[in-house]
Amino acid sequence: MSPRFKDDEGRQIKNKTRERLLTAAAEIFAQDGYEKASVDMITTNAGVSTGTVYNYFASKAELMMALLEEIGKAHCEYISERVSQQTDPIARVEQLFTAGFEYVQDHPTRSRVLFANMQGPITPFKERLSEIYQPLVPLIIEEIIIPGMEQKIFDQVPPVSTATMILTFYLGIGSLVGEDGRVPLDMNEIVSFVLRALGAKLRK
Amino acid sequence: MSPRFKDDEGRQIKNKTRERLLTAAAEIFAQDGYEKASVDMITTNAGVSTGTVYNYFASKAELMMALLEEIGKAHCEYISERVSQQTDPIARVEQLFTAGFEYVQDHPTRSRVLFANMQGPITPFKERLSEIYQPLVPLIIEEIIIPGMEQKIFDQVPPVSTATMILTFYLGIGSLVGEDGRVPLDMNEIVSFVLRALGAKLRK
Amino acid sequence: MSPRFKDDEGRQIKNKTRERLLTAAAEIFAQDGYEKASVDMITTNAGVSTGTVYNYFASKAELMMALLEEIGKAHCEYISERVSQQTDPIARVEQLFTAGFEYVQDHPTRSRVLFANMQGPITPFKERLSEIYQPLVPLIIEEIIIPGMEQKIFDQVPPVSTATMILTFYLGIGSLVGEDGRVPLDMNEIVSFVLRALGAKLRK
Amino acid sequence: MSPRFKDDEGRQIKNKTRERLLTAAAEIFAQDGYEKASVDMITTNAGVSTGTVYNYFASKAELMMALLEEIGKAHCEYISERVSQQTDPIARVEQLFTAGFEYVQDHPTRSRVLFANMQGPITPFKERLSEIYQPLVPLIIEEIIIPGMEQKIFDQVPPVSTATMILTFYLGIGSLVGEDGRVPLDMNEIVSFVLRALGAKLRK
DNA sequence: CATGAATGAGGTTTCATTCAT
DNA sequence: TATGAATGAAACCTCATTCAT
Repeated sequence: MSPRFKDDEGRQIKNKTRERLLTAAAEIFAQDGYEKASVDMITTNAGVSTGTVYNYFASKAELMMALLEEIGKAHCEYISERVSQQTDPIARVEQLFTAGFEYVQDHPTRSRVLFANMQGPITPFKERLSEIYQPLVPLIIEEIIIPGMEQKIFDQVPPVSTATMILTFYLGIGSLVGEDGRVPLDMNEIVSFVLRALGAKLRK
Repeated sequence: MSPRFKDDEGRQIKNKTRERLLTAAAEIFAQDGYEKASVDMITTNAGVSTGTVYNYFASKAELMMALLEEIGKAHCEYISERVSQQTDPIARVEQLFTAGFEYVQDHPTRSRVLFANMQGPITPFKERLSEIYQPLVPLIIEEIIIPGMEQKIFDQVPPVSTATMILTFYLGIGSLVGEDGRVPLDMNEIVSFVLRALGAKLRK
Repeated sequence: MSPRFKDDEGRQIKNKTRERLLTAAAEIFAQDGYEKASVDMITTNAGVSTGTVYNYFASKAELMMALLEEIGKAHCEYISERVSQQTDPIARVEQLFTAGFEYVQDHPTRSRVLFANMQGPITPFKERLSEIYQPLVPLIIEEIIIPGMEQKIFDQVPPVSTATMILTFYLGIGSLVGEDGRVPLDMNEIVSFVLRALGAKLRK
Repeated sequence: MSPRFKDDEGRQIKNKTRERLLTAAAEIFAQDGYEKASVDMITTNAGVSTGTVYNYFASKAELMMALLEEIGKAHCEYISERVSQQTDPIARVEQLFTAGFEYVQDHPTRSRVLFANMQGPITPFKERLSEIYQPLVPLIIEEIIIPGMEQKIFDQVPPVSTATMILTFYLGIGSLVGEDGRVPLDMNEIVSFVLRALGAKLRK
């Protein structure tokens, strides 16, 4: 929760204040939403004074934007990495979901901010998140759908729209997480649902 | 609050103001979201003066609540009706999606309000919508999943969680609709995706 | 509390609505004060509709003015009458207070309106009440102080200022009455205090 | 809220804004009463902008409360001090009134706020003032009535209720002060009235 | 006379942002 | 960089008053 990048000697690499602001902002935005959250609540939560935030971010909106960027990218990277570690398309589908929700459970606060703004009413946030999550579509296509179809594990499905639907499904499930980061559905059933939708021939 | 007189064709001729307020509110909320939308924007849009809204709704929040209630219930009823008109489980799945998105295309503004608040940051709205859409879960279970499994059309799947996932998927897709009410995915592919997820043996 | 003047055959003499408005207004003004009380609260309390009040009173302020006039005059008349029934100056002092507070106990609501506005922040009300209560000063002078001094029952005191002080004291005590109309002081002690202030030679 | 730095002469040099707000508020409240006075009138009068008042007081009501507290306490302290400087019970009665009204004449604006709210329609203000003035009752009892009775200067009177009546009389007189701070009664006559009410054996 | 929906000015309060220290 | 008092526009909501029915 506090700065996690350290240099060789263990010193925290600068911008401690910026990190604290982002963390504090995540908490407040998660609790109250963008509009209801006030800059003062965030600065108080971060233990700095009102004006400080403007030394790091041009405005409240830019603060949120930076936060979404940070969270979204970390989320995507985490997923990509874990998916790519697998070679089997089916195992990759499993990783897509387990890794995704592991991240959510490890960062419940930040995830709430993410999912609330993904479909929320503020267009710039929505659009930015859309852009950030866009790389997952080719990932799903190239590392899951295409290999799966080539290996005859999956049915022949339209790759782009299927990938989009899987991502949509994934994000839809994400919106169901509670304040504790828990998903109210069994992970096996979620994965099975998607695998069936891909026409997977299960060998188990 | 006041008696509703009906004219010859049974249309309501009183409470015109209330209806205009709801319609105007839908437009403004769709455009700007709940927080950014101001009561004055709504009343101006409705062609009435500031105070009028408070003759019909206790507060801005209650106005939104009434709007969500109206839209959500109409949406659910429309879907239920259309699904129940079919007898074949597969046809019912088709209806679930085509009816759902027909409604969205016919009422793009109201639908945007719906989907933006379904996962948005304002808990009371979210919770109310959750309640309103809850009846769709038993509908999917009893009219689609159970009959489909009994008729050996679908695989054996866990009914409750599968229904929840279908609904989640459905609402996730709903969030993708643009301002024009268009869904950026082919309806056939959406239906196929879900049917596969149900393990449907297609006879075509 | 309802119209108390009846004609020979017992029919209520007109202006029933006006009376109900005044009574309702007294209750609301007593509870909430002039500014916080709303015209709608009063009309609802009176069982009439919003606009009706303007058929009887030019404005909210005029309604209050009429109410203060009615109450103030009734109060003064009641006191004058009872004081004049006595002949002994000491008995008259007793009557001044007992009659005064009898009235208060019989009309606690109206009295609260009276006393709250007597020293309140709204100048027109204050001034009108001042005028209404002014006749009590000559009453006290001519029926109590002068005869008492002539009969050597009281000391020689400056009549006008003493009368003013007695009235001031009386009204000050009035402000102490609670919602139930009760005065938190013993009536005998109040009267004794004033009689001593007049230098009364008690013969009892 | 923030530390109060004092300059060489001990005057507070911080919190100038808070003081200006209180002074401005006193003027506006004195003129228009609590309800009719607007926060904007007060801030304009204080030469600050609208929002500033909320940096110092939680609400308009709290601003008034703070003002009443400040004035009431100063008033009571001023009186107590002056009364205690005397030793003779009769001189103390004189001081009670002369000191009291000296304060009123020196702070006519603030006093008007005080007296208008002491019997006004707003219960929290009334109750707070009641509490603030309560210490004067034991003062009157212990420093005036009891010693006076012990020294046979006064008649035997019930101490508590007599003190209450003197205070009531005092505050009633206070309500008579005009905008200029003048009392429309001769101070000697007021004091004589009260001394007689105490059965004082005047030695003059 | 009675009704009550509509009006719209005006009130209190919030809060993102600035800037002198 | 950090501070936090000050700013002032804008928000929601109230309510005395009007007027067509």
